[in-house]
Amino acid sequence: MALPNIDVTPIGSLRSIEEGSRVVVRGWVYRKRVLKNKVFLVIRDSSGIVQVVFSGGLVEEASRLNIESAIYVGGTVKREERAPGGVEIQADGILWEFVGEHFPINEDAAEADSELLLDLRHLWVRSRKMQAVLKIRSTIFSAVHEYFRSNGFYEVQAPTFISAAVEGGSTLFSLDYFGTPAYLTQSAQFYLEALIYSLEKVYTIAPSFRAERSRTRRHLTEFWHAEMEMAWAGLRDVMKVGEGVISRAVERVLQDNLEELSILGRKTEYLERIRPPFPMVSYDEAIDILRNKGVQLKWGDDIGADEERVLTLQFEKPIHLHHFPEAVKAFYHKNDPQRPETTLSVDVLAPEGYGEVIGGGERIENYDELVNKIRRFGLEPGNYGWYLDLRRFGSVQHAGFGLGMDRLVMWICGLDHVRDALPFPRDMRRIRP
RNA sequence: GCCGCCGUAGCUCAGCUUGGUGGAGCGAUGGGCUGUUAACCCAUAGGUCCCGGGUUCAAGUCCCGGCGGCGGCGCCA
Repeated sequence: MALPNIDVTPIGSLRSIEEGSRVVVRGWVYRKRVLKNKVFLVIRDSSGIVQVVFSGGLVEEASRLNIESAIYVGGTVKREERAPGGVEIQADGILWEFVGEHFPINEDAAEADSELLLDLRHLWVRSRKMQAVLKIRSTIFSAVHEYFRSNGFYEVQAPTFISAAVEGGSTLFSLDYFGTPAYLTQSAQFYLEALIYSLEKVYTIAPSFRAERSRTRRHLTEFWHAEMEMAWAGLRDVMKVGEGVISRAVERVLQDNLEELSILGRKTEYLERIRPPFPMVSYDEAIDILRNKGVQLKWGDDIGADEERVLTLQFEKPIHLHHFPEAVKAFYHKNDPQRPETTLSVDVLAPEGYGEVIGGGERIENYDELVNKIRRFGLEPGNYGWYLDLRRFGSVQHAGFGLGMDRLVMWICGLDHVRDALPFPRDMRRIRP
């Protein structure tokens, strides 16, 4: 049946509409309460929810509408203390309807954070919780683009099919590319390094793929990666852009999504203090802090998830953890000339135990230094042909980072698991829906 | 790769320690209810207790094996 050709009022704007006005709203049945002579349907659209009261001759038709049925309904706006949100609609007619089958997700399942919600993700995205996360995610993506573009970065695109690894080779998804082996990209970094010699400051937001058999709340096999690279730049510049982009995202969410944060139960005071500058903590200092907290660590050990948690709980803001030892960072990180056993590297760790959201630093711009380090890491320089080539033609000091967009959303929303930060997560054991 | 945990109604789970005729809430169906807020009240239907083997007079419960799932670590964003 064709949709009614009529103006509709977004539910979210009803609060500002004069009492007594006649409106038509459309949406899906979110709650249903049937009494003898009245039916209360709470209708949901993308902008909010409103209670619609059906009485008299409309009771029978309204009571046939199951949860998640779709409806156009006309009625009169009324201020009503007893209604959720303080406004309701006294229905005078159902203009259009689609009576759905019984919706398979009930309150029990929704409370439980169950596997069912992942199996039925195509339906669960309708929930108020997912709706709130997706709105905040949209704000965050917008803010990240906005930050880069307003700071002189060009947006670029790198290929998804690639022929070689950025780092090792074990975490690549392989595929058959017309008879030759190929892989899905795990980072656009090398391509961005090439592009800085054209555009100087570049960024991209794109999926990266990691075939890691990870079973943690922070890992996906397909994740949205915001990466940037800058010519003529060093470690301090990476930190500045990192804290800038994160702060902008938080600021925009606080500006645009207070209602969504409240739906998620996310307290804003954790977010309100997120402003530059972020504390800088060197690897050496981190080891000291952790030892004072009773964590047994020796210099050179990597700082794992448990250590990150202890460390970040000491701070209210994200921290720049910098100068990691050579062995715990990938080969392309530049060693600090002042202290060659360390690298000009930085991770940004989100507070409240959330941990790493950014990894980056200064890259090696010298050809021989890069070849030597590739060999020192037991890798084959021949596999890095065009990447090494970049060091032969006007090579300059440069630096960049990768930001896990899904992790950023997870932290800002206060979620328990990164897979709830995007609509259709991919992990080791899940490729549908 | 390593370490834990779980599998019982459509869904979420209790029952297992100490073996003795399968339970609750939600959902569904039917009925009731003068304004509900995850409405409420009454009733009804709904089961291969993951699979296979073993112990036992008797196994959802104990033992062995298998399958499936979950969480954490490592790895990273």
